Amino acid sequence: MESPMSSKVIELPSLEALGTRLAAMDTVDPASAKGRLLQTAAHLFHVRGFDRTTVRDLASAVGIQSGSIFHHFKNKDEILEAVMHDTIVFNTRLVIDALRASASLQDQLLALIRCELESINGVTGEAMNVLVFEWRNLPEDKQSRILKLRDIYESLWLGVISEACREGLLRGEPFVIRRLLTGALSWTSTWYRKDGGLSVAQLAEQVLQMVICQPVPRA
Amino acid sequence: MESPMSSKVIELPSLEALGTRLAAMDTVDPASAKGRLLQTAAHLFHVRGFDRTTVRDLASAVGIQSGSIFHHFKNKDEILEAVMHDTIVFNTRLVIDALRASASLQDQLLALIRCELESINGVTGEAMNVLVFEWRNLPEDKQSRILKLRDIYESLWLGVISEACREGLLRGEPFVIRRLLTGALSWTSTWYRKDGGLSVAQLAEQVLQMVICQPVPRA
DNA sequence: GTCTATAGAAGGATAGAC
DNA sequence: GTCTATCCTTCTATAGAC
Repeated sequence: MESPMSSKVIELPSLEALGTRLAAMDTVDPASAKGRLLQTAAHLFHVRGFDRTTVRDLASAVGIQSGSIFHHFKNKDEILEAVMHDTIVFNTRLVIDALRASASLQDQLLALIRCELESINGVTGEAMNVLVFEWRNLPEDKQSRILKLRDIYESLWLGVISEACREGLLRGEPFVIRRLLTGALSWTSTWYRKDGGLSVAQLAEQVLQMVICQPVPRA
Repeated sequence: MESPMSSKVIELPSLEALGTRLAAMDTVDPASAKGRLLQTAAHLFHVRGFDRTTVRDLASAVGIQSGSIFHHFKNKDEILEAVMHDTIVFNTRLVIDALRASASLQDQLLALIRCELESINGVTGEAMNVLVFEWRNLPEDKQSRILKLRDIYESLWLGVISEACREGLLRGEPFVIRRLLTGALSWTSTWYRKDGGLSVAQLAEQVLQMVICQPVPRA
């Protein structure tokens, strides 16, 4: 039951260094023609799925002809890659900022949960869902590029969870806890609605309360 | 934060009546030509996705020609529907049996978690993953038929969770708890491996321990 | 940066023989 | 229950004009 990794101490990476690294990555300007194309693509890939969205669908949704798409992207796969890349960079930046602003370990944990819920159910929700649920449609060589970014994001989660386990705030194997949470949080896109009487912050609190051992009462 | 439904008492349906109802539903004989077709379809739909699996792929995987598929199914969608239908019926039967064999409320909760993990990671794993992750590829009229079966399955979960909330074993809104668990458990198919040193029963215990309030020590 | 026109490939489904 | 042959549609991607 005990993973061989559980004895190794996992450290939270330097937030300053990561912040600098993420700031240096470039993403498509959302106001440009290419940027509007990406937002529309994220929307269509989310509601219909990547396979069932044709370049004709995408073109007509932004008001151009299908051939014009290929001025911006070499092929359809590249559109998917760009959606995923820009989304993960954007949300990793948010997480780094939120962790920097958190005073305690429990606050960091809550910040991670809240950020992930926000990324999945907020303005980047459609793109995040594409990242999670259309993963297998990305060709392998393009997967590896995105995986490097995902590793950075995951290292933040694992750093905080591991420390929380050492402090007795969480119980169990950090990798297992993270994966259970990944599933629970990403699945919220299928049922959670912001106008349903439960705010993202409240939902985040409920998730935190469900998993921590000795909940510290909050103001 | 409080849902208007939380005041209504949700009861666990009669297991005897449901058992009889489920026994009456007919499913395809796995040993028949059609049954082998369904198993192969579940496999291919799982690894490649429904859209990227062609009827030619499926035909050659079972060793027949593509035209022969349409002797068994009117169209490709019907294959997907049959995979989903038979899987949910099969697993609902297992859950009913497991609940009947559980002595305490905590045992029932553990049984539900273990059954769902088993259905997702055991012999019906590929078909269950198709049910969860290829849902949107099922045409709407066919969705409603499967949804009726899913409602039965979900009523078992909600009955037990609601009672557990009343007893103080779980904390929070039953619908929210169920949905968080749905995500956490279905996501295990992306990372859990039976040969990784953690059995399904152990994983189920870890999930239970993570969510219950006053864990009762177990033999 | 967008248009028109179209090449070229692949997929779902049918018909009738065996 | 499976085969062969094939129709028809849909889709990605290219080429070259504006």
